[in-house]
Amino acid sequence: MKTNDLSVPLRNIDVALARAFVATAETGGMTAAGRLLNLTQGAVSQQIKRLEDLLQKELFDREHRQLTLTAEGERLLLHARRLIALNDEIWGLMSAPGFEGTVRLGVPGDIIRPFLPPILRAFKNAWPKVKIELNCESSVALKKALSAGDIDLTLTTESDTPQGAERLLTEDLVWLGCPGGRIWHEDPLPVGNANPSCTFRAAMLHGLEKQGRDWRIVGPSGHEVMLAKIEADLAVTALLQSSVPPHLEILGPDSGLPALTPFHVNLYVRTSQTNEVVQELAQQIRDQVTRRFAAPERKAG
Amino acid sequence: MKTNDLSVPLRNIDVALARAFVATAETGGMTAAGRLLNLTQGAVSQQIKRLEDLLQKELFDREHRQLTLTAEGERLLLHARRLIALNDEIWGLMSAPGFEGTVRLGVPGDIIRPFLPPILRAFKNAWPKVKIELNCESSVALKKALSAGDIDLTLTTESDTPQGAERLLTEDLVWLGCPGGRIWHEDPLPVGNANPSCTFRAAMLHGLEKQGRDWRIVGPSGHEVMLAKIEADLAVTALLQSSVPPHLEILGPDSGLPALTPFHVNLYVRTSQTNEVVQELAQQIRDQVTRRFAAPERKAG
DNA sequence: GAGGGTTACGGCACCCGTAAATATT
DNA sequence: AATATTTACGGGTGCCGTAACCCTC
Repeated sequence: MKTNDLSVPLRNIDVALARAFVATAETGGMTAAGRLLNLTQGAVSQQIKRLEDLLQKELFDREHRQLTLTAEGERLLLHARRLIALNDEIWGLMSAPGFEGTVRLGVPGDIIRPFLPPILRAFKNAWPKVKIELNCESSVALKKALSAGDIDLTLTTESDTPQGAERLLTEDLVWLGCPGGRIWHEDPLPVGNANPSCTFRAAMLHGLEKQGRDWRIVGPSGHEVMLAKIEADLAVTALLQSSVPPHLEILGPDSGLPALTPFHVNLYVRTSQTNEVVQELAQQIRDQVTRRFAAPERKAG
Repeated sequence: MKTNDLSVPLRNIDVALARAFVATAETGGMTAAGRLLNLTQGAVSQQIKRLEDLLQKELFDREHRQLTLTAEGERLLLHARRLIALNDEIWGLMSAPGFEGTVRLGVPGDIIRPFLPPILRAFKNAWPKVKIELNCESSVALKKALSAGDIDLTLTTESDTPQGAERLLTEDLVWLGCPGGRIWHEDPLPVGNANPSCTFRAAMLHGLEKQGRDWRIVGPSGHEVMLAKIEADLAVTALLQSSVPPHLEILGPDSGLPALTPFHVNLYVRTSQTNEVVQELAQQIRDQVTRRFAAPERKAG
């Protein structure tokens, strides 16, 4: 049984075909393209034809004697170059010797989970000779460390995305409590807070004050300790939606707690003296964070 | 004559192979992968093998009965997904009906050349039904227009890259005169200036004042008029290196003119209500600007 | 022995080069 | 005539499914 053209009609663009196409478009002729690619001009002609009826689109206008790109052709040209570039980049990565060295990464403690473990695991497996130093502090401290040159790149949680930052994700800050707990009815509200410079602290207290609600700080303590206190119904706190541990509960508006402003997960990469390993890790963080938490779920063709 | 493996050994990654590989890695087995891809598990096995000796790297450890990614395999996995995603994105673009609508683009007059004409030409050809409105003002005015919602995206020339901007390019600001001219020895220096709010104006005057040199403004007038005055040896001015017209001359340090700070070409895209056409144009500007003026040439090793 | 991977085999389709046909200047 | 693309043909290779073989649990 041939499973040729099922519901999904094999939508794969052959990079060789893309090369022939780009070469033809750039040189303006198939003969010249063939010369570039070490192919007969007849072969190039066939490749273009194959590409055309793969996409079911005319790519060139063959009027007169001049090959002119059609609209679809121009459209493809603009993107085919990227495909080829990516192909070559991957090829380069795969044939180069593995990176070595050290990358110093900063992450605020409250978003290590669930973002980082899978990323770091994969990166570690992919580049076993690269040592990753993980610095875990508050967002402000991390930004200082970055500009001081103590780390190479860092994630932060901030209410904006300042100059030099790259926004990866925007998420709601949500109140967090113990399932079945009652502590959030207490007045003053016991607010667990890992760190005085925690970025979320200001947001929480600002919300509470605007509401006229009394509060008291529980802590400061480490992130894990704070989570334990919440689990024990000794306090509430706020976290990004996706970093809420499964055994804790998100407190909606009916809990009487004030709405909180959304926060951003930003990425900073050191601009000077940055090497390929740093760029590679940054790329992975970008990819994986957006893949896992932005994209709903991609059907696998 | 077969030109099989010449100096360039056909470094094309078959997207179908990449699909098989990713599916295998994600499902943890070739049987399950085959089920996803509508392939025999034998076929999947062959595809993995083909990919392995295409890259000349083992991708899986076949110990025990479990397939585990090798370092190279993990490395490939991280990037193969991007390749597939790009392939599918292109396929989507090519099979979708062409975009329609209007894009309002802002550009400071002094960098229209040589950046924009080829980009706009290509974009116009690729999406003939899209109307491009080109707004040509100073960088500050353009930023205002963007936040007022009067334009959808804009290029600027600035000495920094503020929040919300994306830096495409950094280039030296250079003094510009007429070949064989003598006007730059005149005191006070006649400085051609297209527009009082021109971003370069401050840089030029600041440089001159630091040097203690006297100056007078010639203009303001339109960009073309100013270039004509320079060509007539009536004034000098400063432009980004790559927008210097071929018939004018760059004045080096031996001209006695002060050094100037480098400038950035930044891109701003409206964040709200932005549609696919705007994103597509932004993507093209990014690609083409960096392609033509930044990347020297990538060694394909 | 059941489940999963590898390998051999047969057939079909793909894809190149050669070369003839076609078209444009 | 000359240059450039298309097309027909032949041969080699690629790649699938089938199925046998192998290994581990």
